Amino acid sequence: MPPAMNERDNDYLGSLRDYYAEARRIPSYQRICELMGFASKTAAKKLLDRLESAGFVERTPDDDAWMPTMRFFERPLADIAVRAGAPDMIEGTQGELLLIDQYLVRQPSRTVMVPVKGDSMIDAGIHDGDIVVVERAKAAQSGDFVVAIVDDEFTLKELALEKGKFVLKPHNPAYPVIRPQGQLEIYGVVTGLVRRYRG
Amino acid sequence: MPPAMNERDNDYLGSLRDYYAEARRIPSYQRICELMGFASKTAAKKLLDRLESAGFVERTPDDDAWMPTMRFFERPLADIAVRAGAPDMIEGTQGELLLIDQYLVRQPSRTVMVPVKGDSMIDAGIHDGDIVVVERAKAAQSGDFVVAIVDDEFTLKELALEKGKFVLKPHNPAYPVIRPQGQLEIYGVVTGLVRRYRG
DNA sequence: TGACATGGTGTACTCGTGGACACCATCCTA
DNA sequence: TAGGATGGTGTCCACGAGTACACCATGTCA
Repeated sequence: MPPAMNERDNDYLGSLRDYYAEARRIPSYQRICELMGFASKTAAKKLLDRLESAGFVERTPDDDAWMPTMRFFERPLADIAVRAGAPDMIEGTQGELLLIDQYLVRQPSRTVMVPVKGDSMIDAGIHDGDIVVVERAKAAQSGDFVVAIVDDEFTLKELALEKGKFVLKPHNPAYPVIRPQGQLEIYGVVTGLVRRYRG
Repeated sequence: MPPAMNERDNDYLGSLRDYYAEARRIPSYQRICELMGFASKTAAKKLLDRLESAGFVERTPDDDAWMPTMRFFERPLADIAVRAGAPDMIEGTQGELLLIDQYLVRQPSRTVMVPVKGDSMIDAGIHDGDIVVVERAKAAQSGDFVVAIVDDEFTLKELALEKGKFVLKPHNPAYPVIRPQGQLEIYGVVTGLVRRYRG
């Protein structure tokens, strides 16, 4: 992932970001020519090839088109770029309003957001009022955080193995381990979490 | 914007969302045929026309392609209160919806995402590797979590008052309170948090 | 100064894509 | 039970997209 990028390509990248913010796609070679002032589509292709090896774009899984990578949206903030240790930031501007969603949700059709009630997972940094991202029908492994259905209620716990049997382990010493009778009904696996501060 | 959508189109929409999560684009008519099992591209076009009038997709400004709308990214929000034996009702069209980015980001142009380094805020449920949502130029109050710049480095702490002066309080007994000399430089206020589990 | 890497031009070819049109099956309702 | 709205099929067409290739200008470095 060499960030080896010259000034010119950086400007091109900026134009691509602007276009993406409006159209949510990498423009066609022809559109790129218009945007950048190229006279030949080959220049556009070579540009994308360069951006690909720099890690800003990649081909879709079916190799049908270009798509942006996470890096496409990252940028250090200009006025502090000089400072040492400035981390890469993801600046959320208009068209990139979907970044968090894309970061968290892998299988939209199987994904449900579940609000967290109670503090039984407080030691795992999951608070009352947080919202967890749950992927249904995903094979749960020991160690995963899962949403299970116990006594007709949703409950969020860690799935753990105890003497060869699955149990639900809270992350709060005040709560007991749940040892289900018979079959344990898993609603889904927690794949992410969001929290909002200050109304 | 009539959400008037039948069950079938809802499934199609789900497939489109899954495809989009992988390829970051609306598939071509031909790909849609493969995904949905259509035999004719016209069916794909008509499907997108329907989804357009339902408000899930639209044309790009240059009319070159389809792009998803905000609605495309609404995720189902489980109603925890509904405990009784029908958790599958979430699958139904009805139920609450959540736009993750909209939930976390209120001022897109002033908001950046900053990855968390270290565990100085572990007792506040903010872990190494989490991503905090930071709103710049927001008036910070005592008690807010803030990203400050100390010794040319970014640091995430709670803003607190101590003897009438602002200090930066970690949420980890192993770290000391930071008492800045002179002016304290606040980069922004933490308004949200994002975490991902298990690659 | 000479050789090579790099970024851009121009041309030509092919296939995928979107779009139009006629037609068909099914469902719902009057 | 007739009729229309709806969702899907099959076919044809034109254009644009991506790609390959030969070539050129510029900058850089031994």
